Amino acid sequence: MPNVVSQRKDARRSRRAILDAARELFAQRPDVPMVEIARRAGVGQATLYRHFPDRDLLVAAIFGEVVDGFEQLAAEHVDDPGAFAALLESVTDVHARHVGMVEVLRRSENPTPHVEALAERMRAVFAAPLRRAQTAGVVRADLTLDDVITVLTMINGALESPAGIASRDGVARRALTLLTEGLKP
Amino acid sequence: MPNVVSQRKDARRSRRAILDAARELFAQRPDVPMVEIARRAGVGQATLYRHFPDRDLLVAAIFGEVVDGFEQLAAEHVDDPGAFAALLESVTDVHARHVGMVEVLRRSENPTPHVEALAERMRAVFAAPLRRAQTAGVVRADLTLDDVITVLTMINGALESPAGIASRDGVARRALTLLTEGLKP
Amino acid sequence: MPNVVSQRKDARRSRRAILDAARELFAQRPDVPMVEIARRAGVGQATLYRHFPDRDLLVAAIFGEVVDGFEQLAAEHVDDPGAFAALLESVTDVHARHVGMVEVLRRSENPTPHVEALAERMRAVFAAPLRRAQTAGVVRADLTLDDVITVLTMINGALESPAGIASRDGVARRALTLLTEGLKP
Amino acid sequence: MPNVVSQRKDARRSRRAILDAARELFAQRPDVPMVEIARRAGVGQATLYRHFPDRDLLVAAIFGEVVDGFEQLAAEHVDDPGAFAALLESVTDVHARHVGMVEVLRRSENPTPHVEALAERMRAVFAAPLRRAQTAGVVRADLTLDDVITVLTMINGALESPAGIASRDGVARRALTLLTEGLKP
DNA sequence: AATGAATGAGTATTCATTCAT
DNA sequence: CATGAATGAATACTCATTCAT
Repeated sequence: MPNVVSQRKDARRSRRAILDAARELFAQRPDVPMVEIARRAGVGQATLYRHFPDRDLLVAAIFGEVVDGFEQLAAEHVDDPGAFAALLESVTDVHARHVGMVEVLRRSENPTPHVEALAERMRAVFAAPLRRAQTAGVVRADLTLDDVITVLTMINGALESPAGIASRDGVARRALTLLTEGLKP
Repeated sequence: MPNVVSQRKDARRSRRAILDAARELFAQRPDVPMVEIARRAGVGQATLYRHFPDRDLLVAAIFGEVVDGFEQLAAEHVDDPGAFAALLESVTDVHARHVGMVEVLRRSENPTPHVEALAERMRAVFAAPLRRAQTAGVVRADLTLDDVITVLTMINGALESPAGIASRDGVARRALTLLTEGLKP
Repeated sequence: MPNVVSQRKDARRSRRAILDAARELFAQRPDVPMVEIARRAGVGQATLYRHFPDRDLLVAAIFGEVVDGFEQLAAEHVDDPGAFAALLESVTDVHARHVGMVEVLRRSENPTPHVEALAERMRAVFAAPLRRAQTAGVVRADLTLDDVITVLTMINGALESPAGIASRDGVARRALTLLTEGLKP
Repeated sequence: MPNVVSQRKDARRSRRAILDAARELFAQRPDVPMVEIARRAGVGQATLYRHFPDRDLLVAAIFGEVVDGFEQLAAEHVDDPGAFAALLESVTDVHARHVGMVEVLRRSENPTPHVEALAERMRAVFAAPLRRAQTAGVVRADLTLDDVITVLTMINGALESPAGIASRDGVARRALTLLTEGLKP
């Protein structure tokens, strides 16, 4: 089981190829066979299993990278009252681009540990921006971090709506608008 | 394949038992094997398949019954400006009680035809109440029927959030509140 | 999971075919793939798994039948002072005919429960004959039932000796002779 | 492939570490993966394969060392009428300490060539002691060298009996006692 | 000469669906 | 007309062995 930072070039290349292949395939179908991921990544099955001993670990790694991105974005907007809104938009865009990825999490054998860890990281990402936005008075004062997680799942839910009604991206934007402004006039 | 209105009493009883068994099992695990549904319903596999020639039709039938309920509720509130809100609350409650049922839809082999038909019926359910609520000025004027479907998926998404953060029911209520009032102060 | 006494003719036929096929194949190679057993039995893989939900249960069933035979033999020789020797010879013959079958037991994932249950049944088979033989003075007085089990494993060990040195049957007979002459008081 | 007598110190150390690691692991589980042996020995897989190009050769080497020990013991007891009994006891003890090692032999892909070579060496080991013991009248006159091999496999068989009935060591001793008293003329 | 990453063939097991009883 | 037995295709995962570094 190679470390996250593997010494050898070829191992790093394999790891990257696997993560990319998996992300692309998961976006289309949450239950892609492992062998197909390996094929797409151009590696053997055993190589895939060497890097990610079971399916859940692969899924966790992919989502870990996504959360990495949000953490970076949050770090770049420290003390910006608009950071909260920016993060929300970013999450919406990322979800829209990787429709159904969250479904992958749900299908993992024993999802809760990974999911909770990721939710925890997301809470950490939103904590300061939320406080800042509330201080600036641009977000309702009673919004909790748990609410934020709920909001994220709602946006994701919107994206899992039946296809064809409208473009994914439009739906996502509209969902965010409705959420932000509310259903009342 | 017996009709929805079957002549024989035992056939009707089988159909009912199957639907109930499936609903209960689906609520716990979206991918229950057909044979387990049959066992729980107390019928043989072939009987199950006689009533519902494939898995998707069984799923569709279950959701059909749910939509039946909403149609009935809508019929009872004709011309009531509060019908829209009442429906929304009812949907939220039903989803909260059958967490994960929508997941079942997503997993069906070829979901879109059924899903679209159901979405169409739901649009029909909400059409008049939405218009009435907008006339009364209790719902934003630019809300479309497609938006309503999106709203429903958002509420459902909220319910598929990781367990343990709060009770399902609380989450659902909170999600509806946030949606109705908006994130802004 | 059909009962040992299945109602349906075809199920009984399948069960028998599977047991026979497995016994023959195990005798040659202890790690025959399940699919090969199914092929030889002329049934599908799932049928095999319906009858014997995992490999160990299949193995246990085969050995159960073997022990059935010994129980029957013991029942036929009640009160015969020669029953003990007869049983020993029978065991030797059966082992010689199914060389390597015991190896199959050892390879099962979690062998001890089954093995101990079978050993217990074998102890029960030998209990009365041993006492009777000791009373008649044809077997050393200090031989315990545990010793008998040990003796059986020794005979089996002799049969697992490298092939080619002598005919299986000769080896088995010789092993029993060496042992028997030592068993006399 | 380095010779048994390798020039380089580290190569000899690797070879020794591999043999020791393999012996210990085989004693617990006959089908240990090669990579685990390498890990335990503290060498890379390729190093293991450099020393022992395939699994069978590794197994053969381990047993070769065991037989080395017996040859040495035999050499130390030349012309001793008790050498035969001493060897038998030694074999019993060694087997008891390395329970299941013989199983490893049986599992090798193509066991017979190696096994026969080892059996041949064991026959050589026992040849003189057996003759000497027969001359001294402490062993039955009709016992052949093939019988001795059979006896060894019987003792080993006794040790592969289900655990828990009695301590391994006790079983081994008891088995030898039962056998020995039958071996006297 | 040593390392450990990559390979791909092999196996147990599950499930939707069909068919004999 | 109900039953439940049979089917076979599909998938996750392991391991001995080879090869790039």
